[in-house]
Amino acid sequence: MNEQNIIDALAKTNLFRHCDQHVLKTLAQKTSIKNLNKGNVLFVNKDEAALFYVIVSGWVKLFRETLDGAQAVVDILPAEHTFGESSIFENNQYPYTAETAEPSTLLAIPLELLKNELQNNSNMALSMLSSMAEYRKQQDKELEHRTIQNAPQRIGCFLLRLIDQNAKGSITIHLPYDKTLVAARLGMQPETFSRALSKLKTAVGLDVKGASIHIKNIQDLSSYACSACTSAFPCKDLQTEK
Amino acid sequence: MNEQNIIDALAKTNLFRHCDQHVLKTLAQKTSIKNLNKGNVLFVNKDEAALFYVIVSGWVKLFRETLDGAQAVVDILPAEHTFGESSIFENNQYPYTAETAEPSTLLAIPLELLKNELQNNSNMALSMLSSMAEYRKQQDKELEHRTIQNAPQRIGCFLLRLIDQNAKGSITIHLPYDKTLVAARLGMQPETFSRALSKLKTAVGLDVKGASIHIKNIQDLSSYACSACTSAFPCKDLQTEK
DNA sequence: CGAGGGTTTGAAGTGCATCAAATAGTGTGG
DNA sequence: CCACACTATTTGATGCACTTCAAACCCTCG
Repeated sequence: MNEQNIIDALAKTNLFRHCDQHVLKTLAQKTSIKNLNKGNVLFVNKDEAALFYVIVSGWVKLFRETLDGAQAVVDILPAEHTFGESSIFENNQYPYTAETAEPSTLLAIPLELLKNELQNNSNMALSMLSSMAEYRKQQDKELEHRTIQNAPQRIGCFLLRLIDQNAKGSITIHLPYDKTLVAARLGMQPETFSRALSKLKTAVGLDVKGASIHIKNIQDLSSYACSACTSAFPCKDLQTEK
Repeated sequence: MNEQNIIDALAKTNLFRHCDQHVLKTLAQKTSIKNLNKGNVLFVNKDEAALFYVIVSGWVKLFRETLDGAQAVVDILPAEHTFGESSIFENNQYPYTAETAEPSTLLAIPLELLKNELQNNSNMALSMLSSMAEYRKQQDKELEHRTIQNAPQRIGCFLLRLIDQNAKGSITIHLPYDKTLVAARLGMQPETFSRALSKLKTAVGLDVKGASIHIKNIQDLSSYACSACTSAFPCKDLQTEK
């Protein structure tokens, strides 16, 4: 990856979408590139924060743990997302642990640079504001889903969010990471995930072969899953992939 | 309430804490004051947004509903909090319905003013950013709690957040709104709340008389509730009241 | 005093978690 | 290319937590 690649990668994120080239260039010069395997811990909850990250490819799991080992998955982020930048507003402590969930390429950028940019460039603050607002909306929906949707519906909703919004009829998708991890992401046990997926399978017509899932009829799936939601498919603002 | 009262009320919010007096004055001049009873709907989810609100006193419930009437309570906010301002970043649509949960005094302010201020005053953007970051952290914890804590623990955690952080030993508190509403806020049924509260009562020693609850030993309560949480009492960042 | 909402209690059902074990799938070294 | 080791996933059996439906109780307020 050369400097231009980095700049391009930055420009794809919500955070830097509207930034001038020269700002991106400044950032890119201090950026380091990480090619990582699955299961690599980037930082730990409550660590002193010095860097934030941009996901170029792969998936990163954000989570926290209790003393007795229970784990709460905060989110699992795909390419073009950033994480760790919010620690600017959290006394420079990371608010979660971050670990690669799949082999991933990341960019690591000093938080100081972002801080400076926020101070000196009012557009940067607006960008961050809008990117944070969008993220917040998603998390907000997440909480709603935990409240009103049952396990099969949450899985259905998750599948729909993997689909291109314009898709119609039938389509085949691939789970982007382990089923165990999808389960955690949706706040359920692996066993529950497995059973809930078979329930969904018979309810709306799916063919499941390992990580690949063929949806026979998107409409059926969405009317099953979205009936217990306050917004309906295609719920544009909640796409996992942009 | 005169103009100075309004300015003082604005200055207590996270959003405007760091604003100059003259900015607050401009806002105050376009602000209207609402004294409302319980159960008053301020706006409905997906309405076109024109105003945002500041809570001077009382409590406001934010929620969304599905087609079949299921309700997801997003939050219940106390004095000194603002709501509706995020619709700036949501295509000018309110992302939830807002309704007073108790008799309340509110300030209504045109979103346009805030937008302008965001454009012209880079400190405003930073303020909003930091206030949004804090709110996001709280919602994030909320999701964690739904995942790891059971019903009695969630209630315990809720009680602890009503307490002054410096309190030690024993203390009496009053539920700020209906038990039914507390239940909804914590994502459980009223019946579950009632039963979970009695379980908590015997487990950590509470005296419950209607809405007033005497906690015999804060330490016992926090070790009961916070054992299933990734942060421990006093979890400074999660106080309901500031 | 009576009406109506808030709250509690009881009984029964459902969904998810847990524990245990079998099965499938993957990568390794021989 | 196969056997082994290890992990991911599924399946079964059981228990617990929370929900649901129903009814009683309580409290407040007109």
